[in-house]
Amino acid sequence: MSEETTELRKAGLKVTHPRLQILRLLEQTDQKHMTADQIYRALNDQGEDIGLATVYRVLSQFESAQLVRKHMFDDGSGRPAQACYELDEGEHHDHMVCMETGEVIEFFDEAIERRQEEIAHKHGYEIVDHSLVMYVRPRKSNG
Amino acid sequence: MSEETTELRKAGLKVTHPRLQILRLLEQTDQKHMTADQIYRALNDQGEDIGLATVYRVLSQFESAQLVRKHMFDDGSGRPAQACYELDEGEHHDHMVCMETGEVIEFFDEAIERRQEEIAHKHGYEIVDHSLVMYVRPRKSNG
DNA sequence: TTATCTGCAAATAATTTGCATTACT
DNA sequence: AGTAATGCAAATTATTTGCAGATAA
Repeated sequence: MSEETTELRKAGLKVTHPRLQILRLLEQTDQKHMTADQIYRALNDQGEDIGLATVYRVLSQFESAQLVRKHMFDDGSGRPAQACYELDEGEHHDHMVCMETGEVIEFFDEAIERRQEEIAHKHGYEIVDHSLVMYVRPRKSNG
Repeated sequence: MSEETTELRKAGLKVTHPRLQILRLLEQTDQKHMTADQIYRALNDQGEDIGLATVYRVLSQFESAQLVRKHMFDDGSGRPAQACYELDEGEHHDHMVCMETGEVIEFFDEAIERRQEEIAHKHGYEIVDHSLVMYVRPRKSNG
């Protein structure tokens, strides 16, 4: 029995073919962040016959089960916003999106995290979740 | 000639009734952040006959003209994401969204801003734009 | 005047849902 | 076997667009 099978069981999800394929794809792809449509195409390209609706349904179940994390990168460039998904590996991190290549870089900064807590606290709140996205471009070597 | 008229002229936009109304509403409302639909309703409720398509068109022109800023608060609660708009007063700030009341609190933190620059720099990038949203809930007094 | 703007209705795009069928356990 | 999951197509939602008529400069 595969490792993914166990993961699905632990999440309380019945082990079906589409769920296994989607989970495996997300684990194996070099592109950590994928949209529902990219996942749909990737699977169909490798011969799987899985519907787009199923991809959306499974991703949202995975999200509830904390197997996956959903992001809305609004690249500011006016394009229609599309959700993208990545495996939830437990440790939180923030994102940098390169506006030229579309590349997504992950980072984590203790100082920023702590500061956020302090700010929420000061205003009488506690943080439930947060999202920090920096839209960046490669830096000119001379500058 | 009203102040808003001047603002529109400066932005290179023809001064039309819908544009004036939308700009004034955003300046006068106590609710700094409004969705296109909220703006549409608010104006129609006060007797203006302005189409929703026009509201969208004007908002996107305002955004290009830097009169307005657009946000996608994905409150994590699974509701469909809707853009919301606020007047662009020049100085940048980040947001806290209360998950219980929907209230939007603005804040600015020099330390976080600086840290972001450093991180982007360290990775070989420069920041074009960024978005930090904290989803929060009122803090229990005892805790 | 005359190009630009507006309102309406129809078009898109991303995502969701209804339902008959299929697949886990 | 029996319930839950899937695929397809139709429905929704937010937003955009085409076009004929209205309007600002």
